[in-house]
Amino acid sequence: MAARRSSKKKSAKQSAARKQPVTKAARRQQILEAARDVFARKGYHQTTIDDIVAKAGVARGTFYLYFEDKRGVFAELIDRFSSRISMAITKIIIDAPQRPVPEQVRDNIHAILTVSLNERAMTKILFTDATGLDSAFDRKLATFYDEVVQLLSESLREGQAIGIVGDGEPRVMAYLTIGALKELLYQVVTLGLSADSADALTQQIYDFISNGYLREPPQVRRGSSRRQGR
Amino acid sequence: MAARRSSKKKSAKQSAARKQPVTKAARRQQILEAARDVFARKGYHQTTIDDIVAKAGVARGTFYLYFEDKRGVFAELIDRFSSRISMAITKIIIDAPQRPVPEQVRDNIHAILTVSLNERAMTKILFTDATGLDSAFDRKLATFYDEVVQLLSESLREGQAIGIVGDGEPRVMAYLTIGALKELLYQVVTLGLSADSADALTQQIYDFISNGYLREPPQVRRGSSRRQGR
DNA sequence: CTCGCGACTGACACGACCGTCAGTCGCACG
DNA sequence: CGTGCGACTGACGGTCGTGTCAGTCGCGAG
Repeated sequence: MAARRSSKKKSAKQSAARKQPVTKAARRQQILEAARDVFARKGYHQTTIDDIVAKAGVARGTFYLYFEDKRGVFAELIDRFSSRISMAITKIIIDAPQRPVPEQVRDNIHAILTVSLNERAMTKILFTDATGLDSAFDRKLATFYDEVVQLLSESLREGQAIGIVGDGEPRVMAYLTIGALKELLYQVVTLGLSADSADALTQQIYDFISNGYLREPPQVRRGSSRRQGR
Repeated sequence: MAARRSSKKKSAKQSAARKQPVTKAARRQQILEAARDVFARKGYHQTTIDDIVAKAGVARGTFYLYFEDKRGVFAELIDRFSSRISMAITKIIIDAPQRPVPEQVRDNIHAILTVSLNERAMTKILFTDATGLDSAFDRKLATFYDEVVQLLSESLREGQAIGIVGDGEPRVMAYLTIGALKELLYQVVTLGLSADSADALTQQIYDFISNGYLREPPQVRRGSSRRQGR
């Protein structure tokens, strides 16, 4: 299927574009996309090289022309995706010139949500299969993850210093926040919500980290535990 | 599977303790524990039956006397653990006779944390390997997970009705909450925090879902966005 | 003592998947 | 033309883990 047969137009001299049927980059991309789709459907471990090449419509040997092995494609997929996520995040500037912090926070949430919704397959793969493959790979992933945690922790610490972030261990808060976000992303992608629910979800996530949701019961006097606001 | 071979009560005399070396139940337990430890160390997919039997100190064939296959042990481990978690959760009673809701919430958080800290290996396994094995297994796990989500969603909805839970889609709030908790459990177990940090962590999680952490900047007039409390 | 039985063993046959490599194909260049 | 080259192919040998099953062992009953 999808056999890229036949000759295309060959540009006389251009060596770069001489091979028309598909350039190396295009073939690579083709395999990458096939792999992504199969991974998303069957999961990493259920997937064999044969599955991938069948989906891509190339021969087994061709796969090995472009990638080391199954781990190789997988790693590249995760790399690309995680860098798209990284790209979507912008560091919070405390002394806001024009942009109030809440808006920056909301923008970040919205951006991440958007990337995930545009790359549902990858989002699912990242949360379902990316962990527990190989200790080397795990470590690499943990590094990326730690960077995000680190970044958020720093921001929280700074926020605490100027009083716009409540008390608590920043690192713990970072875990809680990221965990909440991860879970929501996964569910949204899995349940197949439409991409335009991003705005409403952004608001809801923002409200959550902003105010939580548990309220003191109205009739009970609120003196019992003195922890509150600040 | 689950060969409920005769034996059982039938013994005229004292058959139960006749086989001294190990009873059937004990051997089963022995294999389960070996499997748990190996899974936690190498991950489910890296683990072979040989690894498990080596750790348990029995022969390959013996394993198959007690379990269907690797999936079988794994499923049983997850079953036991998830039911311990379920057991730890108690439904929130709104019209508190004596126990205020916040206390019930805290108790639940604390109980779950305690189970996880007492079963680090299982906690790690659950979050690292339990997903993406097999579509049948995935569905079973999703069912358990959905029950928890369902329970929490209901409680949140009830809470909203009497004004102790803020606005928002209960299901989304449930995902955010559970995600936050999951992530923290995983990190706590992985990083190897001591079990006596449970109290402090409980408080921090409670504060998070209770108040969030983002505060309006002090100097800025708080009227800019009218969403607030409610 | 010997028989029977249940628990246990581990060598073996099997199948799945992997990575390779000798060979095909089409094209541009001399 | 024919030659060289780069892209591609797919059959093949090799590895690894699985599940089985014929056989051993210990012990209590007859």
